[in-house]
Amino acid sequence: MRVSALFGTTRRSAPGEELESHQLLLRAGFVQQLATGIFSYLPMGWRTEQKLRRILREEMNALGGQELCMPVVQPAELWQRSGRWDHIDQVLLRFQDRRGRDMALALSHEEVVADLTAANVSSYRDLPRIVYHIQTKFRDEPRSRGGLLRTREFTMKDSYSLDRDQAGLELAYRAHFVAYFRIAARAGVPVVAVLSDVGVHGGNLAHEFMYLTEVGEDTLVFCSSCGYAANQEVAETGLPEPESEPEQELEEVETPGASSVAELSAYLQIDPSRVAKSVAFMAELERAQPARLVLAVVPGPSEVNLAQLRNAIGAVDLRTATPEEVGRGGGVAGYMSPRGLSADAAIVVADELLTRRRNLVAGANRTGWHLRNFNLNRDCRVDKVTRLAAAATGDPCRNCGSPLSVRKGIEYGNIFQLGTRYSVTLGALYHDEVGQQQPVVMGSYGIGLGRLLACVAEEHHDDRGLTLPIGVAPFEVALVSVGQDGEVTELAESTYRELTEAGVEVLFDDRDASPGVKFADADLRGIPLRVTVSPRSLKAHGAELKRRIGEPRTIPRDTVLAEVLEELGALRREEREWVSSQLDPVRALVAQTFGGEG
RNA sequence: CGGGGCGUGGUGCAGGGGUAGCACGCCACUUUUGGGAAGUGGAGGUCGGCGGUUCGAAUCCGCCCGCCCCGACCA
Repeated sequence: MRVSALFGTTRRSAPGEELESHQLLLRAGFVQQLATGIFSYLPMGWRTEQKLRRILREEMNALGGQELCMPVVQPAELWQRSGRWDHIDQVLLRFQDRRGRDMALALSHEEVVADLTAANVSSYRDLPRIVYHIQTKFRDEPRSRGGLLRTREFTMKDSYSLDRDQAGLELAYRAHFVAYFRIAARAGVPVVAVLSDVGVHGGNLAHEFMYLTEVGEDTLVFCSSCGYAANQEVAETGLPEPESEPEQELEEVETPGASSVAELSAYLQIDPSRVAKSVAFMAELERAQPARLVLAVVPGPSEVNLAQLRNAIGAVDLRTATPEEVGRGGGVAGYMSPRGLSADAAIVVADELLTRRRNLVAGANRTGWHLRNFNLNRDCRVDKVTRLAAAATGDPCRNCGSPLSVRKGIEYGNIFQLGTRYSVTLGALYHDEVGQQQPVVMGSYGIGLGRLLACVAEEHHDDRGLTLPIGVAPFEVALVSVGQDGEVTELAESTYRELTEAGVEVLFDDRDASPGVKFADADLRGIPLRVTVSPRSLKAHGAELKRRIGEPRTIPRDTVLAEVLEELGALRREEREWVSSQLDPVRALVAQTFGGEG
């Protein structure tokens, strides 16, 4: 490809408020935004995307996946049968066709897979199978952000395993678990696996694969001692032994102006962890039903784990309550507690940790007053006890008690043991050996391509631009000619021909532009190897070879092809070594996670 | 959905009641050619939309639309 013929320009600047790695993708002409959360891929970005797709196909085929393609536009009926038409609120984009028929844009493809399975699988002899496609999804996110990190339209590699039973599902799940490490590593992105929320799918097990970075929007909890790793949404911490001190008499104490945990603990000169903090939410327990007041009671310093709270009460929708709503339920914002609240007024969910503590401080539901010697089991009504406090740095690990650490990450992929939910509702059944009809056991596994590209850019850039791995860079070699000297042009042209004929992917900057411009563009685009032909290099009887990250050296003109091929080989070799270094620990991890041989 | 910010040539931005500006990019010519060259000349904008105030609106007011950031949310 000649730069003089390329569609898509580089830019000197991008909007300043965007994420830095995303600014580079914009400036390098990889992607361009059309609307909120909706992007075009320009030829540069599309080439990289194609390379990511190739990696995905190779790895999915390697575990026995069969590629197919399912539609993005789908009839509502399918979604009504699975129940998701009603259970998913605004994220599912709905519209009508010309006949007024309800339609939806696919936000994933479980329904269609189950529908296809119903029609194409009838016997245990037809199982197991793994199918996948790389296809557009649309999720009308309330808020896109971070460039490609969270978009509304995106491409996903989603695969689906079809098995006779749970044991088969576990094999497919394990295969994907390994493949997802391989795929990320081949794309040049280091990832970790964390336990994740199974959500309303109600499956048995789910993992997310995370690229650790401060700009990530997921919060993750790790134990460096035993290896426990979980999304904060599902992270559990160790519980202390119940306190044994006798329960003392409940008393009201005046605490003027102390409406926050910090103020309260300072005023009473107690540790914040001695406070039973009540946080008020409004929860819709069923779609389109009036929201109910929910009190989440957690230790003073803790945040409420919203996913746990949602799961605990089966909420369809959950939001923080306004002071008025708290008041209507009989509470007093800032001085709130479950004390004295009727079952009609509020649903009370308490952190299990607090049931093991004695003589805490809680709100008195009276402005300016709190309660001392508050004992959760004795002094109020509790509807549900669960682990509600979000795991925080230093909390004890549930497995080994060591202090946990908390980090941020980007979810690049997830894997899900679905079970039989979709096969039952959509009739994906098979006959077993004795002629009994059984529901197919399903798993689903997703990787977002745009997000993967964002992770690649985030991991591989410097102050001059992208520094892409050779496995995903849009071109392998940037060929730069300096000046318009006849001999320079001649050597550059012949080098371009020679490399291209040898199958090397070359981006030849043949423009009549100054060297600085050409170097800057090659750097910005992140092309891993650069060949420069210039009057200066000709004086040394050849061309200059330089890695994107590395020092230049001169090579004789009649060895350019050989030198380039060797350097490309070296780059590939180094990347393979890096990939295997990433995969080394995975075998042990698999054994630890699933048991048996890795 | 709440809070904040922004919308002005292709890109990034300034201007903030008197008729549109800078840098980069683009076109032409000349001189240049190892880290975003220089000169000369040029093209390019109904200032997001609609309505209002005013002698006069990019500028003030109202409504709407779009985009970004924080939060809620994120099957």
